[in-house]
Amino acid sequence: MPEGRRRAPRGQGQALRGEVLHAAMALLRETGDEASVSLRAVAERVGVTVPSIYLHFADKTALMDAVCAEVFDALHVVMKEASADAPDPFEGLRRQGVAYVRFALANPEHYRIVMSRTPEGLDPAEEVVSGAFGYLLESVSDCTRLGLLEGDPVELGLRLWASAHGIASLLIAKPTFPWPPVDDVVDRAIRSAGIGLAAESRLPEGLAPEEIARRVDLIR
Amino acid sequence: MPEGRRRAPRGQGQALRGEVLHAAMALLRETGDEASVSLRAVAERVGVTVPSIYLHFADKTALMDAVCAEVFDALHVVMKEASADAPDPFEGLRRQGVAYVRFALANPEHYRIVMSRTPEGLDPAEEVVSGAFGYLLESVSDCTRLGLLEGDPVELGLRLWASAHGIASLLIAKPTFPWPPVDDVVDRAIRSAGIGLAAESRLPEGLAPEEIARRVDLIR
DNA sequence: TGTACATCAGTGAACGCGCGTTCACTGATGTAC
DNA sequence: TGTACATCAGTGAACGCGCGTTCACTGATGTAC
Repeated sequence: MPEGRRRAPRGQGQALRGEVLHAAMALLRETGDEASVSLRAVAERVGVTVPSIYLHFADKTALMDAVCAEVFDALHVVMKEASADAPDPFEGLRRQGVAYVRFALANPEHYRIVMSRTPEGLDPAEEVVSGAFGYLLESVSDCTRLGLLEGDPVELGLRLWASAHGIASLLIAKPTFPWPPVDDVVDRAIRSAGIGLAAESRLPEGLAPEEIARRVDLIR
Repeated sequence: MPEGRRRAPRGQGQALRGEVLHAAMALLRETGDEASVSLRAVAERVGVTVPSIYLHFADKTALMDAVCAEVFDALHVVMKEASADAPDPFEGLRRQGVAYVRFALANPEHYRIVMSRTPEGLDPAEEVVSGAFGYLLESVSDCTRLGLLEGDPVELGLRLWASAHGIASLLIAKPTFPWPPVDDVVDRAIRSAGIGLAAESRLPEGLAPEEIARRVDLIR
């Protein structure tokens, strides 16, 4: 059935693994629908028969888990690159947030499945520390160390994550809504989330007006 | 096959419609998985054969659309009740946000399908004005009228919606994360979103320190 | 009052489909002698 | 240098399953005469 495809030479069987993985991701991107990613569709796209997939993935779940891992890695990289040159960690957080949302909008179905499945065997505490969220947490910790934010970094981080996730997933789910230009929406939403956290941290009750004014300038 | 069920008397065929609808919703609640809601499962739960469902719904999509409409209505009611006694519209918004997130957490799969499908035939502009989001918009407009918030109500409303959605859907999707107590998380996230918007509205550049202090007191 | 009939809520059996998974196999290629 | 053999990437056919949907039907009940 498969045509035009050369069988891999001896030690190179692993090459197919990558092709299968990327075919699954391409299908997600093109169809925008997890249901369209069947083993048959993946095999056809690679130019191989269905059982070949089982040479590299135990079952369909294993394949989708691998897709998720790939997506998480890509997200991590994007966030790192976005904030690498930030002048301070607060600005770094903002850039990470914007990068996060842009990534989600550019890869909506990848993002959706990553958020909707709980991959087996990855213990949640580990998930917190590792990858993209772990990276975000570092920046949050830097902010608390510098007094730019106040509170438990994990808590602050989860709230920032929720803000970015909220705007990303709403934009994806309701694209027909009367949104202003997407870049503006994203930028303002992330900025507003940061201001919310910072305002809470910096504007406790009973502050002298001059001190409030000083801190407000810091927020802006 | 179905047993113990009385056939409806002459004019009462419509009763089955409601039973089918609520069986579908109960299955969503109990299984927490849209895929478990097959026409067979629904029919079995009602105590009726599968083709009976077609007496009241054109096809499966029509049934799921009806489920979504039901969920939207329930959400609308919950938000209305939550904010009915609010002392001012800003506090009303906060209460609506908390009610929204609680509703989502109490009905996670219902919430998920409502957010993930775009029901046919409902034009987006109409969706904006009607139901739960329309109700939220009224409160936002009240806030802008009173000078509590500044900006386009639809834009402000969408951002508040994104905040509530973000925290709700992240709590649902990642329940194994090291969240603080849920009520606190929800309360703080909503409050922080409100503060973010209010701070942006109220703290433009170049304000006198005393005026800043006055407005900060308003936010808190 | 009795009976033929129309109505209509619901049935039962069957359909074709795409799915994940399995299993015995093929055949090219590198290796040992 | 030539040949038998082991390896292993990939094949082909088949499996059982649950799904949405269809269609001819049944049989209780209200109505017309």
